[in-house]
Amino acid sequence: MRKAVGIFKALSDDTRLRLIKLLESSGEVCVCDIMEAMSISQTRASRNLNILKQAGLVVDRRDKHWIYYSLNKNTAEECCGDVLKVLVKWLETDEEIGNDRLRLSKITRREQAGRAENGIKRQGKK
Amino acid sequence: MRKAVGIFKALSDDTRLRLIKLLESSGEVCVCDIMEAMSISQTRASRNLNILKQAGLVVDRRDKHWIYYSLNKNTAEECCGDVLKVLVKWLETDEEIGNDRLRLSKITRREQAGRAENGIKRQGKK
DNA sequence: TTTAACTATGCGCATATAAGCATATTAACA
DNA sequence: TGTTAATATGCTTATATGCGCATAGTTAAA
Repeated sequence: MRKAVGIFKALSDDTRLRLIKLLESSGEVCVCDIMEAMSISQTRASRNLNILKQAGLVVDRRDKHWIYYSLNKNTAEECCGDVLKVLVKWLETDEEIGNDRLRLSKITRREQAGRAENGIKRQGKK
Repeated sequence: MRKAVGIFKALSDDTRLRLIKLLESSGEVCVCDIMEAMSISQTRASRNLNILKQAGLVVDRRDKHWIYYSLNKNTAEECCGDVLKVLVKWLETDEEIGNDRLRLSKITRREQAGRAENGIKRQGKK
């Protein structure tokens, strides 16, 4: 029961539902792209991602400077899979979440085109 | 999304998960029997049942003195049904919840046998 | 080795939540 | 009509949560 409560707590916040849905639709995303796509602060992104991680809903992986987060697809965590399915279904048509995804895709395209040329200060991922 | 957050908030408390599971396994139950089965205060039972009701997860019905609560089986509320299924599956083997159910069945049997004869002060349901 | 980019975290504040006590409300019965 | 049982609710206190600011840790590049 304690675990069930923990998972529901993790999901009872709209920032975190947006995070889940963004990861569900876009696969692996690093924190800085998440911040930009969702227009949230670095603290807010990092803290909420960590809460989802503690609940077992997402996993992270470091690659150089970046920490990439993604949904936990580990089927051993059966209960997480169950609730994620429900959640994804509920949020299929949510407008705000659609906007997050759209912004993320723009960021991704820009990164592929190369950051330096666009005058973006932070490092490109090469 | 707001609704999804509300449902998860409603479920992110162990008292309320116990309530849900008790109602799921035992059908309609009045507040006083819930209090006794779960050994919780009247305030705590009433407040948490109301939170579940606001989220659309349970419904209530008055009969004389008593308010009977039960799970909301209204299939129009599709999302509630989805998450309740998940929850019930998770909590199938929870020990504390098993105890609640057991105590409730004892109470029910005693009520059927008649309260007055057993020296129980509160009214029997006849 | 210094610097810069990315991410995490300690601290503090504002707000939200849980639950007890006392009391209000509702329904039935004497 | 007054009383009692069942339930809901206003007020209060303790605890939890969300998040900003500042800073620390980590990695790579200069």
